[in-house]
Amino acid sequence: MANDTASLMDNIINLCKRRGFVFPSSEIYGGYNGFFDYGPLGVELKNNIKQAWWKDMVHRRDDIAGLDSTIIHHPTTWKASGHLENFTDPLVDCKESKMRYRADQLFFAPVVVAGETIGYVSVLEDDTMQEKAEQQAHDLKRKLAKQGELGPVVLKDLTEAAAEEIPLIPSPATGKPGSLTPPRSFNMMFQTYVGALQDASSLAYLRPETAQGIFINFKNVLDTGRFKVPFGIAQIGKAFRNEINPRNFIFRSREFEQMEIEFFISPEADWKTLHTGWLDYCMAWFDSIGIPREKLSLYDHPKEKLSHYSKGTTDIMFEFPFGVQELQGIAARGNFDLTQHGNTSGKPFDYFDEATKTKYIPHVIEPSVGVDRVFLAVLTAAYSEDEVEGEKRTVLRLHPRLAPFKAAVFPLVKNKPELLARAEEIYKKLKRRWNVFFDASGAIGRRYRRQDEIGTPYGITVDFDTIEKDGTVTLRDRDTLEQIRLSEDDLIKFLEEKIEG
RNA sequence: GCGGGCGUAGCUCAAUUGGUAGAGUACCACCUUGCCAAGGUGGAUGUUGACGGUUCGAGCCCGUUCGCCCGCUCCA
Repeated sequence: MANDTASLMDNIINLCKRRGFVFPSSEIYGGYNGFFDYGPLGVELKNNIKQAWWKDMVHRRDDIAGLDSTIIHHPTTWKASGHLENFTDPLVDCKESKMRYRADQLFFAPVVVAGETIGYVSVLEDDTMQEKAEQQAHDLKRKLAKQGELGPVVLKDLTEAAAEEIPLIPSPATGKPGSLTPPRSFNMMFQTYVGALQDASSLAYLRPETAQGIFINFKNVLDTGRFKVPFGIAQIGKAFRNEINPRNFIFRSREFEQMEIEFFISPEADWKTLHTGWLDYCMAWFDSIGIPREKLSLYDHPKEKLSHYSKGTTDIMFEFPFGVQELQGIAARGNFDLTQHGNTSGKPFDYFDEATKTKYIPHVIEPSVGVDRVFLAVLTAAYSEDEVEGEKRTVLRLHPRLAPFKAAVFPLVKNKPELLARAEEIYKKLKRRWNVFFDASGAIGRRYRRQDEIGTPYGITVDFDTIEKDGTVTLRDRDTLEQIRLSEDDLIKFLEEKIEG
């Protein structure tokens, strides 16, 4: 049984590979770190997740419209959004302790005594770093037995250090200078060139989030759709981040897919209540596709760690096999993005509110979720092993809405032409509406088990009663193993209710 | 990017001091099979992750590289 977390994750990765859900990308060339391909069953599951989301977020609501923007936007988009400046992490390594620091969180100062620089001190960013640095400066002065007045300790972060200063700055880990590397920049946006010339003027970026495509189309959607605030724009699409260290299978990859909504509200609106409303709505949605509430939790980002644009962010966390991690972020973004794009483009995004006769730039609530993370969460929640008549059984308890195959049709045995013909007939009929599977080879029990492992919720078996007596078939439930007999009409009604209801 | 571990058939793993790869399972075909991985017969499958070196000879030793896992770091 998969009782320890490592083997549960291994089992899921293994099943994904073996049954064609997820492959390492470019596997014949040795794989490519941070990229994954979705196989025949994976693409079905992934599409079903996206379709369920689209249906519940867009089609079943009156106040949300869809959008599909390009992956490459005008490069100025990223200047306005702040990503060009803020989506870069300058990092510094200590070669001795092997510790890694963010250069903008590691501060240093020269220690000046009587006008002469006698050495350097370094501290990690926190509330008391100035005091700590001054204490270190005093200690250094005493240690070197220098006479004279200690100059003011002026802290700067490592990104401002001159090249010749780096070897003199002590590592916070060892307290000794000489082991820090110069800050190296890890820009997380993938770059490319648009057009024939590869120079600075043609530099462009693959989007690191789908959100900006929504913001830059705000006015287009507003002008054509007769929408009134509050309303939202939803988008599903690929996003790219050059992660330093992709980890945990498809959880953090370099090419991934997002489902994002920007829900525009009045600046006067009670954003906290709306924010909470979205949290509840999204939690309920997860529950409806088979991600149980007991595996979900909330995490409020501490105020001081919020991104430049955010008034408040709450993550919906999921208990993955490798730990509790973010599944969805729900941010109150204020009107930072619309304001920025308005100012930068010179086309202000003022909205005239007929109800209050006021003009304003709307604020947003942004529920943003990764398709691949939902995919992994769904698999984690669905994966189970049990025992049937003494034999171990692997079963994916996927919600019928998400299951790659909705049902599998079997003739009880395959050497009776009448059984085979009738089963094929039912299969073809069902296939017009749903993705169903047909299998005639091997013992019936084995065929059930094969479908259990890929999450097919129903097995439909054509037996001798079907062709000789009343025309009913048996319908076998994946989770309970129970069988009922249904006429063909009742079968269709049953599937309709379970899959679409 | 650093440290540690690992890489052999689709999967799980063997292969003696270095002597040019094998099992189980899965898969395909046929036979058998009246409801939960039954049985029989036959079949296909590998540049041992890649490249280079040492050697008469490398899955095994050495180097490089790619990938995976764990820890650190990162994750607006």
